[in-house]
Amino acid sequence: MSQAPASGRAPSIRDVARLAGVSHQTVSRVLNAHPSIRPETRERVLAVMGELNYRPNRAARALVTSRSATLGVLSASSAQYGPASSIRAIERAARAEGYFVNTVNVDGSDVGEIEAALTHLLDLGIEGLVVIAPQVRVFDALVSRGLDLPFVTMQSTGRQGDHALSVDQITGARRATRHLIELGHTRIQHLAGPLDWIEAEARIVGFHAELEAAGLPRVEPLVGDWTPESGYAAGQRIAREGGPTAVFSSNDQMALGLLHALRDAGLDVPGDVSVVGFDDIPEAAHFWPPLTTVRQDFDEFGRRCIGLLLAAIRSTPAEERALVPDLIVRSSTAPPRAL
Amino acid sequence: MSQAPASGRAPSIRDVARLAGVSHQTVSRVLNAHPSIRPETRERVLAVMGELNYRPNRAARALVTSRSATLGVLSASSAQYGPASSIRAIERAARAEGYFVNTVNVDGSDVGEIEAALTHLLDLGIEGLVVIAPQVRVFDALVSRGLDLPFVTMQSTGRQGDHALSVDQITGARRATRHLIELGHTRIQHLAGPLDWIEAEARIVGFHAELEAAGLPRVEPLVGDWTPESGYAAGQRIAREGGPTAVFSSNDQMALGLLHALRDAGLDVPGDVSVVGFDDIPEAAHFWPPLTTVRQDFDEFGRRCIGLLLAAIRSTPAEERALVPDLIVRSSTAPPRAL
DNA sequence: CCGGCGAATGTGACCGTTCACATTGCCGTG
DNA sequence: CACGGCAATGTGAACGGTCACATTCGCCGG
Repeated sequence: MSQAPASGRAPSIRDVARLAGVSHQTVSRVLNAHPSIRPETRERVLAVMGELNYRPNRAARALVTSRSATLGVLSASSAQYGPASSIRAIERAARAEGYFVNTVNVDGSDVGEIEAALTHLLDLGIEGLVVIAPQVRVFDALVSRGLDLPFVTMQSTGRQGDHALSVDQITGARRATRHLIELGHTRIQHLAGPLDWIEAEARIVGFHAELEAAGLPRVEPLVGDWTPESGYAAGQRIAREGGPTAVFSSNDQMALGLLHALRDAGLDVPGDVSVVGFDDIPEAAHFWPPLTTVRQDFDEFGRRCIGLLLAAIRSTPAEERALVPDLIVRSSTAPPRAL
Repeated sequence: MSQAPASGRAPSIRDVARLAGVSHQTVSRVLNAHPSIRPETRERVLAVMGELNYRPNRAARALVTSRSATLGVLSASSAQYGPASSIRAIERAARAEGYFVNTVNVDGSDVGEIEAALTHLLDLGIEGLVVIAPQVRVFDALVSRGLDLPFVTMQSTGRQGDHALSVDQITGARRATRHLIELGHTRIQHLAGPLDWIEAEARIVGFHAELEAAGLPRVEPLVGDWTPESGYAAGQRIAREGGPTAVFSSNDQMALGLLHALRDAGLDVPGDVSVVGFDDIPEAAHFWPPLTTVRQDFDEFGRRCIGLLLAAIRSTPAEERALVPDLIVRSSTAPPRAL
C-alpha cells in the first residue's frame, strides 16, 4: 500500500504532505501540535507518517530554530558511584522532558582539559549545562569564559546563589559529626576529600561548625583523594600517631580504606575507633563492620538538577529547597571505650 | 578592530567570507582543509574566524551531509563501576576522534524502555551504537528492529562474530576457577549474575569448562543480581546448607555480600571458605579479607569499543584480538582446611 | 602563439524544517 | 446583506552549511 517516495533518502515533511494531500506546513503543524488543525486532517497526516515510517530530521529543526534540545553534562571522575548515579538520573529526567544529554568526562585536575571539554560541549550547541563533581577550578573555568548559558552545579558553600542546586552538605556533615559527639566522643578527626572540591570544602565546614557548637576544639582535617588507598594511608597515620577515638570520612571509599588500615594495625572498629562515612554507596552496608554513613539521594539530586536547569532555560521560576542527606547508623560507630 | 556583523545572530560562514574578502565557499574549504587554498588566503580566513569567534554550526553541517558525528551508548545499570568506567573511556576515546557521545540509561529488564531508548537514539541520528551491559533481551531488541546501524557490543559467548568486541570472559572465569582448583578445592560453588546477562552466561560457561577440565563434577550455580544483598543471601544459604569450600562470584559486589554473610555465620574466609570475585573494583583490595579477583581493564575496553565502531562506520578493516582479564590474588583464597 | 590543464576561487542550488505572511471559507452581527 | 474576524490551510523565504558545477588565470607543450 505504501508508495515509496524518492527511494534514496529518508522521507521528509514534503513527502508526507504530498501523500496526505496537504501542504508541508500543515504537516509541520501536526508535528508541533498546532491547535488549528482539523482532527480529520491530523489523522490523515499521522497515518501517512506511520506508513512512511517518517521521523523528523533533528538537524533541520535545530538549524532553523537554533535550539538543539541537548543538554551538556561536564563530569569529573564519573566512575564513582555518586557522580555515576547522578548522571544516570539526570539523563533519565532530561529524556523524559524530551532533551538529549551529552556527557563529557574530564580529569578535573587539568585545566586545559576542562577548557577543551567545554569547547566540545559548546560546539555541540547545548542549551544548558550541568556541572557534576565540581571542583573549584571547574567552576572558575565556567565563570572566566563568561558564558551566558544556563547552568546548574551542585552548590553547598553558599558561593553564589544562582545556578546552585543545594544539597546541604554542611548539614549532612554536621549530622555525622553530631552523631559521634552524642556517642560521647571528644577526640574526633575528619578525613576530607581534595580541598579543591566544593563538596569536600562544605563537609569540612560542617564538621567544624558542629565541633564548635559542642564546644570542642577545632581540628584540622586529614586530606585524602576520595580513593580507598588514601583512606588506608590516613588510617595508618591515625593508628601510628593515635589521638582520635572517632573519624568522620568525607566519603565511603576512604572510610573503607580507613577500616582496613585500622584493622591491620590491630585496632577494633568501633571498639577503639568509630568511623562514619558519607554517600551510602551500595557496598557500605556490607563493609566490616557495616558502615554508619550519611545517605545522599543521588536520583533525586539528578531530577532536581534537570528541574532547575529547565526552569532556567525556559525562564520559569523554580522553587528550590535544599536536599538534606540522612544519617544511617550501622555498626561502625559506638561510644568511646573509656565511658 | 572587529566589525560586528548583524549583531543578533552568531557569525556565519558568509560573515567570515565578507570580512575576509572571499566567497563563502572558500571559507568552507578552509574549514574542511581543502588542499587547493593558497596559504595566504587560509591565514586571512582563519584570522577573521578568530576575530569573530566563529564556530561552525553543527546542525547546518549535519543537515547537508546527513552525518551527525554522534555515537550512541545504550547502557543498563550504569551506576556500577564496570559500566561507568567503560562509558567514561568510550566517551573520551570518541571525543578524541571528533565524535560526540550520547548515553541513554535504561532499566534493562523493561523491553518497552529499551525500545523507547533506541528510538530516542535513532531520533538523534547517531552514526553508531555501543551497547554496554548487554542483557540478552537488549541484543534481541536490536536484531528485531533490523537496524542497519553499525554497532558494537561486548561479546563473549560467540553468538555472532560481527559487532562483537571480545572480552574473554570465559577465560577470565576459567582462571578464577583454576586458581581455586590449584589450591586444592574440589567443592566449588559459583555465584552467577542474572542469567539474561551475556557476561553472566559467559562466566558460567568458563566455570563449567574449567570444572570439567579438572575432572570435577558439574555444579549448578547460585544466581544473584549483581548486588551485595544478593551475595549476602547466597552466603547465608551456603553457610546454612554447607557444601562448598570455595566460591567464585561473578562480580565483586556480590563477593562482598558473600564475605559479610559468611562472617556473620561464624565462618572464616579463607579458612573455611575461599572467595574469588570478578572485576577488581577499586574497593576490592580493601575488603575484609582483601579479595582475590579477576581484573578487567575497562579503559582499554572502552577504547577498543570505539576503535571497532569507527572501523565499522568507516568501513575500514579492524584487527581485533580478545581482551583477556587477569587474575589478581589477594588473601580471600587459601587451600582448603582439610589439606 | 594557441589550446589545454590544473590550481584557486566563485556561483547558485539544495538539505528538511520553521517562520512570517498570505489566502481561503464560514459564521455572526449590526 | 456586507463585512470583520477567526479557524484552517497554503506559499515562499529563511537557517548555515556543502555540493556540483562554473570561471578565472598562469603556465607549459606542440
